[in-house]
Amino acid sequence: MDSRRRPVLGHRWLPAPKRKRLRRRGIKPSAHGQWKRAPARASGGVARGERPTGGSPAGATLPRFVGGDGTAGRGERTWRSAAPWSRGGRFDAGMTPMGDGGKGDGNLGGGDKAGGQQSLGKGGGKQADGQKGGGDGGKGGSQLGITPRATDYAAWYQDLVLKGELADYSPVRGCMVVRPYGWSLWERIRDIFDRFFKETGHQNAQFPLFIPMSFLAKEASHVEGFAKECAVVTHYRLKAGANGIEPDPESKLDEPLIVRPTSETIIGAMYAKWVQSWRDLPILINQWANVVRWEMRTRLFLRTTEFFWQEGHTAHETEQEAREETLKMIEVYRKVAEEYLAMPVLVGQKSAAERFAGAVETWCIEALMQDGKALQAGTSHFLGQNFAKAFEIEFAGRDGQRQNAWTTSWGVSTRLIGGLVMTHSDDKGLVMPPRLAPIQAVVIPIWRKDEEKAAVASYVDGFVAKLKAAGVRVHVDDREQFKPGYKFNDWELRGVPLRLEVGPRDVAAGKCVLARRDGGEKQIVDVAGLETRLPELLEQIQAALFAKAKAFRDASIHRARTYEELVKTLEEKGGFVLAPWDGDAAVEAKVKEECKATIRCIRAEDAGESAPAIGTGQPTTQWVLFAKAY
RNA sequence: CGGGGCGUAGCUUAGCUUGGCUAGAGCGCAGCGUUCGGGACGCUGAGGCCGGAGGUUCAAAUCCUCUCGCCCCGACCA
Repeated sequence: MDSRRRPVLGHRWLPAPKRKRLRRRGIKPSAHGQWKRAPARASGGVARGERPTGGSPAGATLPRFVGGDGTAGRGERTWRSAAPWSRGGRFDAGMTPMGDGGKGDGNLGGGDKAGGQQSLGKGGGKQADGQKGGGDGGKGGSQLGITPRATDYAAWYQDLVLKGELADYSPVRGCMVVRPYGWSLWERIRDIFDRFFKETGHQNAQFPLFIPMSFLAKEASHVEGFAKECAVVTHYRLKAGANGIEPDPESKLDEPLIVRPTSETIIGAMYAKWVQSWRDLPILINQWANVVRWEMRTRLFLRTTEFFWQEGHTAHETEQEAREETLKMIEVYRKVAEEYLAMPVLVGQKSAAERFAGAVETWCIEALMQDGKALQAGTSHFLGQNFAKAFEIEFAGRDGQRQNAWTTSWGVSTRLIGGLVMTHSDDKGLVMPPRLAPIQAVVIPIWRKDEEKAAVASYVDGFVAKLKAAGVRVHVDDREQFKPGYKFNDWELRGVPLRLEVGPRDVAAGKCVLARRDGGEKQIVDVAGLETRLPELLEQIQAALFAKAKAFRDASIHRARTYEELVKTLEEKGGFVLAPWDGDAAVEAKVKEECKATIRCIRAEDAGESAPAIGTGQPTTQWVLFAKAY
């Protein structure tokens, strides 16, 4: 096929590995470019690769058919349960090149940033590689292939998500694949919220993925907000065309559909149909769904083109009721964020500029990441009658008058997972708060001999059953291809809160080694009573994580009295900066332009002391929180 | 969309400036053996024709043109 381009060197048709293999067996290309066996040299000279050792003798003749039965021998798994998440490729590279490369010149992250998706590993190694073959034997310290936070926070985050197997990039630009471990985390978050939603009277339902394009236009500011990032469906059929397959022009839709970026419009249209009387209200519906917003720049979990979320949509008879709903749900968000994700948040309102497109008021929970940037972790909108008017959600009131309903909407997304990662994790990997951790405790059995293995196994079985009965999510890592040390690091990377190391010595003593992921301290404890001890310890860890994050957050709230001070503080210290602001949008815009910081949240409790507002100098009692944000 | 950078094995990459020996390596993967309390080791093996298409040339991973994709920086956002 290729031959026209390589008419001469016939042997080059073979793939390189194949050539290499043949070469090893002493077969070389002849002058005519054909492969043939080299004449055995001297006396029965054994060509390389034909070594008559164990395994397969005649290497050249029956190459790689061995092992056909190789699987049989290892079928005998005894107390086995597959890891709850099949992990495909182990985490790979990264750990390698850094190991020796970094040593050569003691550099650290001197590497170019360019790598992006695989930025790590590029770091050291490279330039000094003249000595390739040599290597330096030594294991490059404790490099786990995770970029340290101090070196490059964004790369660190990416390493954790990828190597912790929470998510992976997909072939679709900007869209991620949430892997089983990441999804199990989301399922836990989802279930917790879902329970609270139901407790507050909401029901789940499901609305279409597609929305008629015209719907979007019905609410003026809503279009403005979303028009720029909508995926549009224009055809419903493909056909073979000049350049392969293409949309069939005959199948063009009369009215294009958009893929929902959010569902206010289509839900509004349905509510209009369902609401006739005040007796039909309130309508309290939530949907768990995926939405699409065509983002320019994406980051795993934090901003992807498609993301997974929950959107609650309610319609009420009165303004007050709708306002109460808005606040009730932001409180649910606060509660779950703080009590389950152990992620402290500030609760407040958005400025007009930051408000949801179409909302009258937007309330938010705002978290702070370890790098000093804020993260909007959830929003609840009081939509007034904007959508009710646009979609004619009308009803006959108690007084017989026809009127518009008052609506709200509120949502949290898989972005919370990004927040979770950036709130607690460290240079060794993820750190999961126990209430959320898919696995709360992992057991690492240790043995040398088969008798030990059996003894350890039954010992472990004994207490693991009790732990499970006590409601602890425990997993036994009995993989035989990895040594204990490897497993320690592996589970630390995954953020499992507790690790139990159990070896022959422990079996004899009725003990085990208990290690905490946060802090990392180890202690030897009695196995008896673990089922009461672990749940307590898990709660302590939960509390400790929250306390630590909160202390950091609180220490990261600064004050500024003037515009200059605000800018300086944002640049030098990061975090939240509280400053007097009188509502002037121009000043807000100026801050945004100058230092990429926005008003994250306006809290009633920050109001107080009267001061000249930044920018305008007008006296104001309103103090607002600025920050750079994700 | 504007500005930069990068595409060589599953991953990280060497080679490209100055075309030519068989495209090297580390990790990972498979088999066997020894190991197993903080990422073990040995041996053997599998796996690339260099993002794609043209062109120049006796000869292209390497030079030229086009193209596709990805990453970074900016404008937008949960």
